[in-house]
Amino acid sequence: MSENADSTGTAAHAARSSTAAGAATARPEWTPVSRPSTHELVIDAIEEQIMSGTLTVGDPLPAERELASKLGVSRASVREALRVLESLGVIRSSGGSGRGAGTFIASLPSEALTRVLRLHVALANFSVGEVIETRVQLERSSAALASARVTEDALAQLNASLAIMDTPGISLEVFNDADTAFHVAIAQATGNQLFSDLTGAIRNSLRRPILAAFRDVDDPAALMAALQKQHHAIRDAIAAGDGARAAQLTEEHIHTAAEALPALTDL
Amino acid sequence: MSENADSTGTAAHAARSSTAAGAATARPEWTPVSRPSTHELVIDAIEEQIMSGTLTVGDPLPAERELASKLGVSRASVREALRVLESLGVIRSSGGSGRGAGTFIASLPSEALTRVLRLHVALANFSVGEVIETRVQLERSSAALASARVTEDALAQLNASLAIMDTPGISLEVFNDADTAFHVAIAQATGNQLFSDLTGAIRNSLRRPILAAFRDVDDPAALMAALQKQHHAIRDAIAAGDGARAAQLTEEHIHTAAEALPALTDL
DNA sequence: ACATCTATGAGGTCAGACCATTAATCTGAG
DNA sequence: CTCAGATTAATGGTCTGACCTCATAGATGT
Repeated sequence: MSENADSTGTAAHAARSSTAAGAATARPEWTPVSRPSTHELVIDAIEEQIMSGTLTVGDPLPAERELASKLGVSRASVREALRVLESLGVIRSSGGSGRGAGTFIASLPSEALTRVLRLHVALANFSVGEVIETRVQLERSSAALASARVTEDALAQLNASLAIMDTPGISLEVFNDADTAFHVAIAQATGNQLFSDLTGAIRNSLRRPILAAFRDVDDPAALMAALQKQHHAIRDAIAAGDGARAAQLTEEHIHTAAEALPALTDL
Repeated sequence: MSENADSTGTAAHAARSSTAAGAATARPEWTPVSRPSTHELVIDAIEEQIMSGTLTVGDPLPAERELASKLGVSRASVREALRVLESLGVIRSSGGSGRGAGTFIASLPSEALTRVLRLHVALANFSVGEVIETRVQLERSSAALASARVTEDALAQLNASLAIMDTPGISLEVFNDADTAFHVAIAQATGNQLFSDLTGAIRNSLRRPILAAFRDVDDPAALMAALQKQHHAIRDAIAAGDGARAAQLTEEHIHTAAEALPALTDL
Protein backbone atom coordinates (compact mmCIF):
# COMPACT_ATOMS: atom_id res chain seq x y z
CA MET A 1 0.00 0.00 0.00
CA SER A 2 1.30 3.39 -0.95
CA GLU A 3 -0.95 5.28 1.48
CA ASN A 4 -0.11 4.04 4.89
CA ALA A 5 -2.23 4.40 8.01
CA ASP A 6 -5.11 4.93 5.65
CA SER A 7 -7.54 4.60 8.55
CA THR A 8 -10.61 4.06 6.40
CA GLY A 9 -9.78 7.28 4.63
CA THR A 10 -12.69 9.11 6.14
CA ALA A 11 -11.22 10.38 9.37
CA ALA A 12 -8.06 11.67 7.75
CA HIS A 13 -10.01 13.67 5.23
CA ALA A 14 -12.41 15.06 7.76
CA ALA A 15 -9.39 16.45 9.56
CA ARG A 16 -7.97 17.72 6.32
CA SER A 17 -11.24 19.46 5.56
CA SER A 18 -11.02 21.51 8.73
CA THR A 19 -7.71 22.94 7.66
CA ALA A 20 -9.10 23.60 4.20
CA ALA A 21 -12.08 25.41 5.64
CA GLY A 22 -10.16 27.26 8.32
CA ALA A 23 -7.48 28.02 5.74
CA ALA A 24 -5.52 31.23 6.37
CA THR A 25 -3.70 30.12 9.54
CA ALA A 26 -1.69 27.41 7.75
CA ARG A 27 0.05 26.03 10.81
CA PRO A 28 2.78 23.47 10.17
CA GLU A 29 0.63 20.47 11.24
CA TRP A 30 3.25 18.27 12.86
CA THR A 31 1.76 14.85 12.55
CA PRO A 32 3.81 12.27 14.44
CA VAL A 33 5.64 10.17 11.91
CA SER A 34 4.13 6.71 11.87
CA ARG A 35 6.59 3.87 11.95
CA PRO A 36 4.81 0.87 10.46
CA SER A 37 5.88 -2.35 12.07
CA THR A 38 7.70 -4.93 10.05
CA HIS A 39 4.83 -7.33 9.74
CA GLU A 40 2.66 -4.49 8.44
CA LEU A 41 5.19 -3.89 5.72
CA VAL A 42 5.06 -7.55 4.80
CA ILE A 43 1.27 -7.40 4.67
CA ASP A 44 1.44 -4.32 2.50
CA ALA A 45 3.89 -6.02 0.17
CA ILE A 46 1.59 -8.99 -0.28
CA GLU A 47 -1.49 -6.80 -0.47
CA GLU A 48 0.13 -4.76 -3.21
CA GLN A 49 0.61 -7.91 -5.29
CA ILE A 50 -3.04 -8.73 -4.79
CA MET A 51 -4.27 -5.23 -5.58
CA SER A 52 -2.23 -5.06 -8.75
CA GLY A 53 -3.59 -8.40 -9.84
CA THR A 54 -0.22 -10.14 -9.80
CA LEU A 55 -1.56 -12.57 -7.22
CA THR A 56 -5.00 -14.06 -7.68
CA VAL A 57 -7.00 -16.82 -6.08
CA GLY A 58 -5.18 -20.14 -6.19
CA ASP A 59 -1.73 -18.70 -6.70
CA PRO A 60 1.02 -19.93 -4.40
CA LEU A 61 3.08 -17.65 -2.22
CA PRO A 62 6.81 -18.16 -1.84
CA ALA A 63 7.81 -20.35 1.08
CA GLU A 64 8.02 -18.50 4.38
CA ARG A 65 11.80 -18.75 4.55
CA GLU A 66 12.17 -17.60 0.97
CA LEU A 67 9.77 -14.69 1.43
CA ALA A 68 11.61 -13.66 4.57
CA SER A 69 14.95 -13.52 2.81
CA LYS A 70 13.49 -11.79 -0.26
CA LEU A 71 11.92 -9.06 1.85
CA GLY A 72 14.91 -8.85 4.14
CA VAL A 73 12.98 -9.57 7.31
CA SER A 74 12.86 -12.40 9.80
CA ARG A 75 10.65 -15.40 9.32
CA ALA A 76 8.78 -14.49 12.50
CA SER A 77 7.63 -11.22 10.96
CA VAL A 78 6.58 -13.00 7.80
CA ARG A 79 4.61 -15.48 9.85
CA GLU A 80 2.82 -12.74 11.77
CA ALA A 81 1.81 -11.17 8.48
CA LEU A 82 0.64 -14.50 7.10
CA ARG A 83 -1.44 -15.18 10.20
CA VAL A 84 -3.17 -11.83 9.74
CA LEU A 85 -3.90 -12.51 6.10
CA GLU A 86 -5.11 -15.96 7.05
CA SER A 87 -7.50 -14.54 9.62
CA LEU A 88 -8.82 -12.24 6.92
CA GLY A 89 -9.58 -15.28 4.78
CA VAL A 90 -7.10 -14.23 2.14
CA ILE A 91 -4.62 -17.06 2.36
CA ARG A 92 -4.57 -20.69 3.36
CA SER A 93 -1.54 -22.60 4.63
CA SER A 94 -0.89 -26.30 4.81
CA GLY A 95 2.16 -28.30 5.66
CA GLY A 96 3.67 -31.27 3.93
CA SER A 97 5.42 -31.20 0.59
CA GLY A 98 4.70 -31.10 -3.12
CA ARG A 99 1.23 -30.53 -4.56
CA GLY A 100 -1.06 -28.56 -2.25
CA ALA A 101 1.66 -27.84 0.27
CA GLY A 102 2.60 -24.30 1.14
CA THR A 103 0.65 -21.08 1.27
CA PHE A 104 -1.92 -20.07 -1.30
CA ILE A 105 -4.22 -17.19 -2.05
CA ALA A 106 -7.65 -18.34 -0.92
CA SER A 107 -11.15 -16.95 -0.77
CA LEU A 108 -12.92 -17.47 2.52
CA PRO A 109 -14.39 -14.07 3.28
CA SER A 110 -17.40 -15.29 5.21
CA GLU A 111 -15.43 -16.73 8.10
CA ALA A 112 -13.48 -13.53 8.42
CA LEU A 113 -16.61 -11.40 8.39
CA THR A 114 -18.22 -13.67 10.94
CA ARG A 115 -15.30 -13.41 13.29
CA VAL A 116 -15.07 -9.65 13.08
CA LEU A 117 -18.75 -9.17 13.75
CA ARG A 118 -18.92 -11.82 16.45
CA LEU A 119 -16.11 -10.26 18.43
CA HIS A 120 -17.32 -6.73 18.10
CA VAL A 121 -20.84 -7.68 19.05
CA ALA A 122 -19.44 -9.37 22.13
CA LEU A 123 -17.47 -6.22 22.90
CA ALA A 124 -20.66 -4.22 22.53
CA ASN A 125 -19.05 -2.02 19.92
CA PHE A 126 -22.14 -2.89 17.99
CA SER A 127 -25.24 -3.17 20.12
CA VAL A 128 -27.61 -6.05 19.56
CA GLY A 129 -30.24 -3.51 18.62
CA GLU A 130 -28.05 -2.09 15.89
CA VAL A 131 -27.23 -5.51 14.58
CA ILE A 132 -30.88 -6.47 14.46
CA GLU A 133 -31.80 -3.27 12.67
CA THR A 134 -29.10 -3.94 10.12
CA ARG A 135 -30.33 -7.47 9.77
CA VAL A 136 -33.87 -6.29 9.11
CA GLN A 137 -32.79 -3.97 6.33
CA LEU A 138 -30.41 -6.48 4.79
CA GLU A 139 -32.87 -9.34 4.83
CA ARG A 140 -35.71 -7.18 3.56
CA SER A 141 -33.57 -6.52 0.52
CA SER A 142 -32.58 -10.17 0.29
CA ALA A 143 -36.18 -11.31 0.35
CA ALA A 144 -37.24 -8.81 -2.27
CA LEU A 145 -34.38 -9.60 -4.62
CA ALA A 146 -34.68 -13.33 -4.03
CA SER A 147 -38.34 -13.23 -5.00
CA ALA A 148 -37.39 -11.88 -8.40
CA ARG A 149 -34.57 -14.33 -9.02
CA VAL A 150 -35.42 -17.51 -7.19
CA THR A 151 -34.57 -20.82 -8.88
CA GLU A 152 -35.59 -24.44 -8.36
CA ASP A 153 -32.28 -25.11 -6.69
CA ALA A 154 -32.61 -22.23 -4.27
CA LEU A 155 -36.14 -23.28 -3.35
CA ALA A 156 -34.88 -26.76 -2.63
CA GLN A 157 -32.36 -25.25 -0.23
CA LEU A 158 -35.08 -23.33 1.54
CA ASN A 159 -37.25 -26.42 1.80
CA ALA A 160 -34.39 -28.47 3.21
CA SER A 161 -33.93 -26.02 6.06
CA LEU A 162 -37.66 -25.86 6.64
CA ALA A 163 -37.81 -29.64 6.79
CA ILE A 164 -35.27 -29.73 9.58
CA MET A 165 -37.18 -27.16 11.58
CA ASP A 166 -40.42 -29.08 11.00
CA THR A 167 -38.95 -32.14 12.63
CA PRO A 168 -40.65 -32.60 16.01
CA GLY A 169 -38.66 -32.65 19.21
CA ILE A 170 -35.74 -30.86 17.70
CA SER A 171 -33.18 -29.22 19.98
CA LEU A 172 -32.79 -25.50 20.31
CA GLU A 173 -29.35 -25.51 18.74
CA VAL A 174 -30.42 -27.50 15.74
CA PHE A 175 -33.47 -25.30 15.23
CA ASN A 176 -31.41 -22.15 15.47
CA ASP A 177 -28.80 -23.40 13.06
CA ALA A 178 -31.42 -24.48 10.56
CA ASP A 179 -33.04 -21.09 11.04
CA THR A 180 -29.74 -19.44 10.17
CA ALA A 181 -29.36 -21.72 7.18
CA PHE A 182 -32.85 -20.74 6.01
CA HIS A 183 -32.13 -17.04 6.10
CA VAL A 184 -28.73 -17.49 4.49
CA ALA A 185 -30.37 -19.57 1.77
CA ILE A 186 -32.70 -16.66 1.02
CA ALA A 187 -29.70 -14.37 0.70
CA GLN A 188 -28.00 -16.93 -1.50
CA ALA A 189 -31.05 -16.99 -3.74
CA THR A 190 -30.27 -13.40 -4.67
CA GLY A 191 -27.12 -14.70 -6.30
CA ASN A 192 -25.18 -12.04 -4.44
CA GLN A 193 -22.38 -13.62 -2.46
CA LEU A 194 -21.74 -10.51 -0.40
CA PHE A 195 -25.38 -10.50 0.70
CA SER A 196 -25.24 -14.07 1.82
CA ASP A 197 -21.89 -13.72 3.57
CA LEU A 198 -23.05 -10.64 5.41
CA THR A 199 -26.30 -12.30 6.35
CA GLY A 200 -24.50 -15.35 7.68
CA ALA A 201 -21.97 -13.25 9.55
CA ILE A 202 -24.60 -11.09 11.18
CA ARG A 203 -26.75 -14.01 12.12
CA ASN A 204 -23.82 -16.01 13.49
CA SER A 205 -22.60 -13.07 15.52
CA LEU A 206 -25.92 -13.30 17.35
CA ARG A 207 -25.84 -17.06 17.79
CA ARG A 208 -24.63 -17.08 21.35
CA PRO A 209 -26.86 -14.24 22.59
CA ILE A 210 -29.87 -15.80 20.89
CA LEU A 211 -29.33 -19.20 22.45
CA ALA A 212 -28.85 -17.59 25.83
CA ALA A 213 -31.99 -15.47 25.48
CA PHE A 214 -34.00 -18.48 24.35
CA ARG A 215 -33.45 -20.14 27.68
CA ASP A 216 -35.48 -17.42 29.38
CA VAL A 217 -38.50 -18.11 27.21
CA ASP A 218 -41.54 -19.65 28.86
CA ASP A 219 -42.62 -21.94 26.06
CA PRO A 220 -39.77 -22.41 23.62
CA ALA A 221 -41.66 -24.96 21.55
CA ALA A 222 -44.53 -22.53 20.98
CA LEU A 223 -42.13 -19.79 19.91
CA MET A 224 -40.33 -22.10 17.54
CA ALA A 225 -43.67 -23.14 16.06
CA ALA A 226 -44.70 -19.51 15.58
CA LEU A 227 -41.44 -18.64 13.90
CA GLN A 228 -41.63 -21.69 11.72
CA LYS A 229 -45.10 -20.69 10.56
CA GLN A 230 -43.66 -17.36 9.48
CA HIS A 231 -40.84 -19.16 7.71
CA HIS A 232 -43.33 -21.04 5.62
CA ALA A 233 -45.15 -17.85 4.74
CA ILE A 234 -41.89 -16.20 3.68
CA ARG A 235 -40.98 -19.19 1.56
CA ASP A 236 -44.38 -19.08 -0.11
CA ALA A 237 -44.10 -15.37 -0.86
CA ILE A 238 -40.67 -15.86 -2.39
CA ALA A 239 -41.82 -18.84 -4.41
CA ALA A 240 -44.76 -16.74 -5.66
CA GLY A 241 -42.38 -13.99 -6.66
CA ASP A 242 -44.08 -11.47 -4.39
CA GLY A 243 -41.08 -9.44 -3.32
CA ALA A 244 -42.92 -6.75 -1.41
CA ARG A 245 -44.78 -9.30 0.64
CA ALA A 246 -41.66 -11.35 1.27
CA ALA A 247 -39.84 -8.26 2.52
CA GLN A 248 -42.71 -7.28 4.78
CA LEU A 249 -43.06 -10.77 6.21
CA THR A 250 -39.33 -10.97 6.81
CA GLU A 251 -39.32 -7.74 8.75
CA GLU A 252 -42.26 -8.87 10.85
CA HIS A 253 -40.60 -12.20 11.41
CA ILE A 254 -37.41 -10.70 12.75
CA HIS A 255 -39.33 -8.31 14.95
CA THR A 256 -41.43 -11.18 16.28
CA ALA A 257 -38.29 -13.00 17.27
CA ALA A 258 -36.67 -9.92 18.80
CA GLU A 259 -39.75 -9.11 20.86
CA ALA A 260 -40.13 -12.68 22.03
CA LEU A 261 -36.55 -12.59 23.26
CA PRO A 262 -36.45 -9.49 25.45
CA ALA A 263 -33.23 -10.66 27.05
CA LEU A 264 -31.59 -10.11 23.69
CA THR A 265 -31.92 -6.36 23.35
CA ASP A 266 -31.04 -5.32 26.86
CA LEU A 267 -27.84 -7.28 26.69
CA MET B 1 -14.54 -21.14 21.80
CA SER B 2 -16.09 -24.45 22.65
CA GLU B 3 -17.17 -25.23 19.09
CA ASN B 4 -14.09 -25.40 16.98
CA ALA B 5 -13.89 -25.18 13.21
CA ASP B 6 -17.31 -23.58 13.41
CA SER B 7 -17.03 -22.60 9.75
CA THR B 8 -19.91 -20.13 9.88
CA GLY B 9 -22.09 -22.96 11.04
CA THR B 10 -24.06 -23.00 7.84
CA ALA B 11 -22.06 -25.36 5.67
CA ALA B 12 -21.79 -28.00 8.35
CA HIS B 13 -25.52 -28.05 8.86
CA ALA B 14 -26.32 -28.13 5.19
CA ALA B 15 -24.21 -31.29 5.00
CA ARG B 16 -25.87 -32.66 8.09
CA SER B 17 -29.28 -32.06 6.57
CA SER B 18 -28.52 -34.28 3.60
CA THR B 19 -27.81 -37.21 5.86
CA ALA B 20 -30.92 -36.43 7.86
CA ALA B 21 -33.01 -36.39 4.69
CA GLY B 22 -31.33 -39.43 3.15
CA ALA B 23 -31.50 -41.15 6.56
CA ALA B 24 -31.54 -44.98 6.42
CA THR B 25 -28.00 -45.51 5.09
CA ALA B 26 -26.30 -44.03 8.19
CA ARG B 27 -22.75 -44.25 6.93
CA PRO B 28 -20.06 -43.54 9.53
CA GLU B 29 -19.18 -40.02 8.18
CA TRP B 30 -15.48 -39.91 8.91
CA THR B 31 -14.75 -36.26 9.21
CA PRO B 32 -11.01 -35.57 9.45
CA VAL B 33 -10.19 -34.52 12.97
CA SER B 34 -9.22 -30.87 12.97
CA ARG B 35 -6.01 -30.03 14.72
CA PRO B 36 -6.16 -26.41 15.76
CA SER B 37 -2.82 -24.70 15.67
CA THR B 38 -1.34 -23.22 18.79
CA HIS B 39 -2.00 -19.62 17.92
CA GLU B 40 -5.65 -20.51 17.25
CA LEU B 41 -5.86 -21.90 20.75
CA VAL B 42 -4.46 -18.68 22.12
CA ILE B 43 -7.01 -16.70 20.12
CA ASP B 44 -9.77 -18.94 21.43
CA ALA B 45 -8.57 -18.46 24.98
CA ILE B 46 -8.68 -14.68 24.64
CA GLU B 47 -11.92 -14.77 22.69
CA GLU B 48 -13.50 -16.83 25.44
CA GLN B 49 -12.64 -14.14 27.97
CA ILE B 50 -14.24 -11.57 25.71
CA MET B 51 -17.34 -13.64 25.05
CA SER B 52 -17.91 -14.32 28.71
CA GLY B 53 -17.56 -10.63 29.46
CA THR B 54 -14.45 -11.06 31.59
CA LEU B 55 -12.58 -8.79 29.20
CA THR B 56 -14.23 -5.62 27.96
CA VAL B 57 -13.11 -2.55 26.07
CA GLY B 58 -10.23 -0.81 27.77
CA ASP B 59 -9.09 -3.76 29.82
CA PRO B 60 -5.41 -4.67 29.68
CA LEU B 61 -4.14 -8.06 28.61
CA PRO B 62 -1.27 -9.73 30.43
CA ALA B 63 2.16 -8.99 29.02
CA GLU B 64 3.13 -11.21 26.12
CA ARG B 65 5.75 -13.09 28.10
CA GLU B 66 3.39 -13.62 30.99
CA LEU B 67 0.55 -14.75 28.77
CA ALA B 68 2.89 -17.17 27.03
CA SER B 69 3.97 -18.79 30.27
CA LYS B 70 0.42 -18.85 31.65
CA LEU B 71 -0.88 -20.61 28.56
CA GLY B 72 2.16 -22.83 28.29
CA VAL B 73 3.07 -21.77 24.77
CA SER B 74 5.89 -19.85 23.20
CA ARG B 75 5.86 -16.11 22.92
CA ALA B 76 5.89 -16.42 19.14
CA SER B 77 2.54 -18.18 19.19
CA VAL B 78 1.11 -15.57 21.51
CA ARG B 79 2.33 -12.85 19.22
CA GLU B 80 0.77 -14.47 16.17
CA ALA B 81 -2.52 -14.61 18.01
CA LEU B 82 -2.23 -10.98 19.08
CA ARG B 83 -1.47 -9.87 15.55
CA VAL B 84 -4.64 -11.58 14.36
CA LEU B 85 -6.73 -9.96 17.05
CA GLU B 86 -5.09 -6.66 16.25
CA SER B 87 -5.97 -6.98 12.58
CA LEU B 88 -9.53 -7.64 13.62
CA GLY B 89 -9.55 -4.35 15.49
CA VAL B 90 -10.00 -6.09 18.81
CA ILE B 91 -6.78 -5.14 20.54
CA ARG B 92 -4.22 -2.38 20.45
CA SER B 93 -0.58 -2.71 21.47
CA SER B 94 1.98 -0.14 22.41
CA GLY B 95 5.46 -0.48 23.78
CA GLY B 96 7.16 1.21 26.67
CA SER B 97 6.35 0.86 30.31
CA GLY B 98 3.80 1.95 32.91
CA ARG B 99 0.47 3.64 32.16
CA GLY B 100 -0.79 3.06 28.63
CA ALA B 101 1.89 0.54 27.79
CA GLY B 102 1.02 -3.01 26.91
CA THR B 103 -1.89 -4.58 25.09
CA PHE B 104 -5.49 -3.50 25.57
CA ILE B 105 -8.92 -4.46 24.36
CA ALA B 106 -9.86 -1.88 21.75
CA SER B 107 -12.76 -1.18 19.45
CA LEU B 108 -11.81 -0.37 15.89
CA PRO B 109 -14.13 -2.51 13.83
CA SER B 110 -14.34 -0.25 10.80
CA GLU B 111 -10.72 -0.64 9.79
CA ALA B 112 -11.03 -4.38 10.03
CA LEU B 113 -14.18 -4.45 7.94
CA THR B 114 -12.60 -2.18 5.38
CA ARG B 115 -9.56 -4.36 5.03
CA VAL B 116 -11.55 -7.55 4.65
CA LEU B 117 -13.79 -6.10 1.99
CA ARG B 118 -10.99 -4.30 0.18
CA LEU B 119 -8.94 -7.45 -0.15
CA HIS B 120 -11.80 -9.66 -1.19
CA VAL B 121 -13.01 -7.17 -3.76
CA ALA B 122 -9.50 -7.08 -5.16
CA LEU B 123 -9.51 -10.87 -5.27
CA ALA B 124 -12.84 -10.74 -7.10
CA ASN B 125 -14.41 -12.96 -4.48
CA PHE B 126 -17.00 -10.24 -4.47
CA SER B 127 -17.64 -8.75 -7.87
CA VAL B 128 -17.93 -5.02 -8.19
CA GLY B 129 -21.52 -5.54 -9.34
CA GLU B 130 -22.35 -7.41 -6.16
CA VAL B 131 -20.73 -4.78 -4.03
CA ILE B 132 -22.63 -2.01 -5.78
CA GLU B 133 -25.92 -3.85 -5.40
CA THR B 134 -25.24 -4.27 -1.72
CA ARG B 135 -24.32 -0.63 -1.48
CA VAL B 136 -27.59 0.40 -3.10
CA GLN B 137 -29.66 -1.60 -0.66
CA LEU B 138 -27.64 -0.53 2.36
CA GLU B 139 -27.67 3.14 1.47
CA ARG B 140 -31.35 3.10 0.57
CA SER B 141 -31.99 1.95 4.10
CA SER B 142 -29.55 4.48 5.49
CA ALA B 143 -31.20 7.34 3.66
CA ALA B 144 -34.68 6.31 4.76
CA LEU B 145 -33.70 5.87 8.39
CA ALA B 146 -31.59 9.00 8.42
CA SER B 147 -34.53 11.04 7.18
CA ALA B 148 -36.50 10.03 10.24
CA ARG B 149 -33.71 10.66 12.72
CA VAL B 150 -31.56 13.42 11.32
CA THR B 151 -30.18 15.99 13.75
CA GLU B 152 -28.61 19.43 13.40
CA ASP B 153 -25.22 17.92 13.99
CA ALA B 154 -25.63 15.29 11.34
CA LEU B 155 -26.84 17.86 8.83
CA ALA B 156 -23.77 19.94 9.55
CA GLN B 157 -21.64 16.90 8.72
CA LEU B 158 -23.44 16.46 5.42
CA ASN B 159 -23.04 20.14 4.56
CA ALA B 160 -19.34 20.05 5.36
CA SER B 161 -18.78 17.26 2.86
CA LEU B 162 -20.94 19.01 0.30
CA ALA B 163 -18.94 22.19 0.74
CA ILE B 164 -15.72 20.41 -0.09
CA MET B 165 -17.22 18.95 -3.25
CA ASP B 166 -18.58 22.36 -4.21
CA THR B 167 -15.10 23.80 -4.19
CA PRO B 168 -14.09 24.49 -7.79
CA GLY B 169 -11.01 22.89 -9.31
CA ILE B 170 -10.91 20.12 -6.77
CA SER B 171 -8.88 17.00 -7.50
CA LEU B 172 -10.45 13.66 -8.22
CA GLU B 173 -9.11 12.11 -5.03
CA VAL B 174 -10.39 14.87 -2.82
CA PHE B 175 -13.79 14.77 -4.50
CA ASN B 176 -14.02 11.02 -4.12
CA ASP B 177 -13.02 11.10 -0.49
CA ALA B 178 -15.51 13.83 0.30
CA ASP B 179 -18.08 11.82 -1.60
CA THR B 180 -17.33 8.86 0.64
CA ALA B 181 -17.52 11.08 3.70
CA PHE B 182 -20.92 12.34 2.54
CA HIS B 183 -22.38 8.87 2.22
CA VAL B 184 -20.85 7.72 5.48
CA ALA B 185 -22.29 10.79 7.16
CA ILE B 186 -25.75 9.77 5.97
CA ALA B 187 -25.22 6.35 7.48
CA GLN B 188 -23.98 7.95 10.66
CA ALA B 189 -27.13 10.03 10.82
CA THR B 190 -29.06 6.82 11.38
CA GLY B 191 -27.27 6.50 14.68
CA ASN B 192 -26.42 2.94 13.75
CA GLN B 193 -22.69 2.39 13.97
CA LEU B 194 -22.81 -0.88 12.09
CA PHE B 195 -24.53 0.87 9.18
CA SER B 196 -21.92 3.53 8.99
CA ASP B 197 -18.99 1.14 9.35
CA LEU B 198 -20.36 -1.13 6.66
CA THR B 199 -21.04 1.83 4.39
CA GLY B 200 -17.52 3.13 4.86
CA ALA B 201 -15.99 -0.28 4.35
CA ILE B 202 -17.91 -0.95 1.18
CA ARG B 203 -17.23 2.44 -0.24
CA ASN B 204 -13.52 2.27 0.61
CA SER B 205 -13.21 -1.16 -0.90
CA LEU B 206 -14.20 0.46 -4.17
CA ARG B 207 -11.88 3.44 -3.83
CA ARG B 208 -9.13 2.16 -6.07
CA PRO B 209 -11.42 0.78 -8.81
CA ILE B 210 -13.44 4.00 -8.80
CA LEU B 211 -10.42 6.22 -9.16
CA ALA B 212 -9.12 4.01 -11.94
CA ALA B 213 -12.46 4.01 -13.76
CA PHE B 214 -12.76 7.78 -13.42
CA ARG B 215 -9.68 8.24 -15.54
CA ASP B 216 -11.51 6.77 -18.53
CA VAL B 217 -14.27 9.35 -18.31
CA ASP B 218 -14.50 11.96 -21.07
CA ASP B 219 -15.51 14.92 -18.95
CA PRO B 220 -14.77 14.23 -15.30
CA ALA B 221 -15.78 17.71 -14.21
CA ALA B 222 -19.22 17.34 -15.75
CA LEU B 223 -19.74 13.99 -14.06
CA MET B 224 -18.65 15.37 -10.72
CA ALA B 225 -21.05 18.27 -11.16
CA ALA B 226 -23.92 15.92 -11.99
CA LEU B 227 -23.20 13.75 -8.97
CA GLN B 228 -22.90 16.78 -6.77
CA LYS B 229 -26.31 18.02 -7.93
CA GLN B 230 -27.76 14.68 -6.82
CA HIS B 231 -25.96 14.97 -3.51
CA HIS B 232 -27.70 18.24 -2.84
CA ALA B 233 -31.06 16.73 -3.70
CA ILE B 234 -30.44 13.83 -1.33
CA ARG B 235 -29.40 16.18 1.42
CA ASP B 236 -32.57 18.22 0.91
CA ALA B 237 -34.79 15.13 1.01
CA ILE B 238 -33.17 13.97 4.23
CA ALA B 239 -33.43 17.42 5.77
CA ALA B 240 -37.11 17.48 4.80
CA GLY B 241 -37.61 14.11 6.44
CA ASP B 242 -38.80 12.55 3.20
CA GLY B 243 -37.38 9.06 3.62
CA ALA B 244 -38.94 7.48 0.57
CA ARG B 245 -37.66 10.22 -1.70
CA ALA B 246 -34.20 10.12 -0.11
CA ALA B 247 -34.00 6.39 -0.67
CA GLN B 248 -35.13 6.69 -4.27
CA LEU B 249 -32.69 9.51 -5.01
CA THR B 250 -29.85 7.57 -3.41
CA GLU B 251 -30.52 4.55 -5.55
CA GLU B 252 -30.65 6.68 -8.69
CA HIS B 253 -27.49 8.44 -7.63
CA ILE B 254 -25.51 5.26 -7.25
CA HIS B 255 -26.81 3.92 -10.52
CA THR B 256 -25.89 7.15 -12.24
CA ALA B 257 -22.36 6.82 -10.99
CA ALA B 258 -22.13 3.15 -11.89
CA GLU B 259 -23.38 3.73 -15.40
CA ALA B 260 -21.09 6.68 -15.93
CA LEU B 261 -18.15 4.48 -14.99
CA PRO B 262 -18.53 1.48 -17.27
CA ALA B 263 -14.95 0.43 -16.57
CA LEU B 264 -16.06 -0.30 -13.03
CA THR B 265 -18.43 -3.17 -13.61
CA ASP B 266 -16.48 -5.12 -16.19
CA LEU B 267 -13.49 -5.16 -13.94
C1' DA C 1 4.60 -53.33 -12.09
C1' DC C 2 3.93 -52.71 -7.58
C1' DA C 3 4.72 -51.80 -2.83
C1' DT C 4 7.82 -49.88 0.40
C1' DC C 5 11.27 -46.72 2.12
C1' DT C 6 13.71 -42.46 2.28
C1' DA C 7 14.89 -37.74 1.30
C1' DT C 8 13.05 -33.36 0.86
C1' DG C 9 10.67 -29.31 1.61
C1' DA C 10 6.88 -27.10 3.47
C1' DG C 11 4.58 -25.10 7.68
C1' DG C 12 4.43 -25.18 13.13
C1' DT C 13 6.72 -24.41 17.40
C1' DC C 14 10.03 -23.12 20.50
C1' DA C 15 13.83 -20.86 23.36
C1' DG C 16 16.57 -17.16 23.90
C1' DA C 17 18.69 -13.04 22.83
C1' DC C 18 18.79 -8.15 21.69
C1' DC C 19 16.67 -3.53 20.53
C1' DA C 20 13.59 0.72 21.22
C1' DT C 21 10.53 3.12 23.84
C1' DT C 22 8.45 4.73 27.84
C1' DA C 23 7.35 5.77 32.59
C1' DA C 24 8.69 5.40 37.22
C1' DT C 25 12.33 6.00 40.28
C1' DC C 26 16.48 7.57 42.10
C1' DT C 27 20.11 11.15 42.62
C1' DG C 28 22.28 15.25 43.24
C1' DA C 29 22.80 20.17 42.49
C1' DG C 30 20.70 24.51 43.53
C1' DC D 1 12.81 21.42 49.62
C1' DT D 2 12.56 21.33 44.56
C1' DC D 3 13.45 20.14 40.23
C1' DA D 4 16.39 18.53 36.26
C1' DG D 5 18.76 14.79 34.80
C1' DA D 6 20.38 10.00 34.91
C1' DT D 7 19.11 5.30 35.85
C1' DT D 8 16.25 1.40 35.79
C1' DA D 9 12.61 -1.70 34.72
C1' DA D 10 8.81 -3.29 32.02
C1' DT D 11 6.88 -3.80 27.56
C1' DG D 12 6.33 -4.61 22.76
C1' DG D 13 9.27 -5.42 18.33
C1' DT D 14 12.61 -8.08 15.93
C1' DC D 15 15.85 -11.56 14.84
C1' DT D 16 18.32 -16.06 14.95
C1' DG D 17 18.61 -20.69 14.69
C1' DA D 18 17.08 -24.84 15.98
C1' DC D 19 13.80 -28.73 16.09
C1' DC D 20 9.25 -31.02 15.07
C1' DT D 21 5.50 -32.95 12.16
C1' DC D 22 3.69 -34.01 7.95
C1' DA D 23 2.83 -35.19 3.08
C1' DT D 24 4.65 -35.96 -1.19
C1' DA D 25 8.18 -37.28 -4.93
C1' DG D 26 11.33 -40.17 -6.10
C1' DA D 27 14.45 -44.00 -5.20
C1' DT D 28 14.65 -48.72 -4.02
C1' DG D 29 13.75 -53.38 -3.75
C1' DT D 30 10.91 -57.28 -4.78
